[in-house]
Amino acid sequence: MYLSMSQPRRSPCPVSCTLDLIGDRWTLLVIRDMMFFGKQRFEEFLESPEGISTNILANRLKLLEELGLAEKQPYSNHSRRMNYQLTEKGKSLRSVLKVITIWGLKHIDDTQIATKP
Amino acid sequence: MYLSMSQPRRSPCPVSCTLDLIGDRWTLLVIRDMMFFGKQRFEEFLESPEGISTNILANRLKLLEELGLAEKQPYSNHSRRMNYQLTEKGKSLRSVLKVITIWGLKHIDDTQIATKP
DNA sequence: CTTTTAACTTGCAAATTACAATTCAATTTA
DNA sequence: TAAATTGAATTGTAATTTGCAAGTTAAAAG
Repeated sequence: MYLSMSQPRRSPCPVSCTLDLIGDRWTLLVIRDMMFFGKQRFEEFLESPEGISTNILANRLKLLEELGLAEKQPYSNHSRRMNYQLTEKGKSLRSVLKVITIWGLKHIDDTQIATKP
Repeated sequence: MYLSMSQPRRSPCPVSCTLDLIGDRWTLLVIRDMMFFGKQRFEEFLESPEGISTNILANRLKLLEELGLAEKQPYSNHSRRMNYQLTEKGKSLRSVLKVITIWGLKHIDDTQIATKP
């Protein structure tokens, strides 16, 4: 996948470099779920209405870790259950998500911010 | 391609809907070239350092038209030469590009805004 | 009238995605 | 404590998308 640090960047442009990290259909949705809905577990991300599949979710969570945007910790000792949380760097994407949200609400019909279930 | 109005949206979320339109590696770069570098012609977009290929560029320009974000006009009468320009809706993405630029400059090493050649 | 240019289009291999099924250890239930 | 369930994946595979090279077509230039 291109969303990786091992790939050479396409150019030094901050836009293209940012798109190399989060320019796809799913990554920002996982970050949205963590940032706005407080989701932390694999199963919680799967519940989002967009219907991400398990292999894509596992891949994106791993990439977010590699990029230093999120980190996972075991829920408890010796547990296979994991908690995923945004790092400070991940949280810094709030401004990006906010602008995208505002743009979508204004320019795409019938969009709305989900209410927590 | 998912970046199309004919596909059903994944959810009413403004983030997911916006990503359905511009959530890929190339679309925002074409918009960047029009918005910040005043590029208008097919050949000009090809010159950008990221190296978009002709089929992807043709596809993205068509999609931008279909989405009402850009429009093309013949350079002169009966000319095959085309000028692509952002619509008002396309120009409204300036805020999104700006935030992404700022985020990239701050959080990704050795990024810089290109100087016009 | 021949060559060059601009904007595509086509073909095809490689990479990525979507979807379903399976795994496997830990936890919960009976 | 044996059986069932849960959480977090992994695997398989078909469909879609990408990347690259080559070809096309009409207008413009020489």
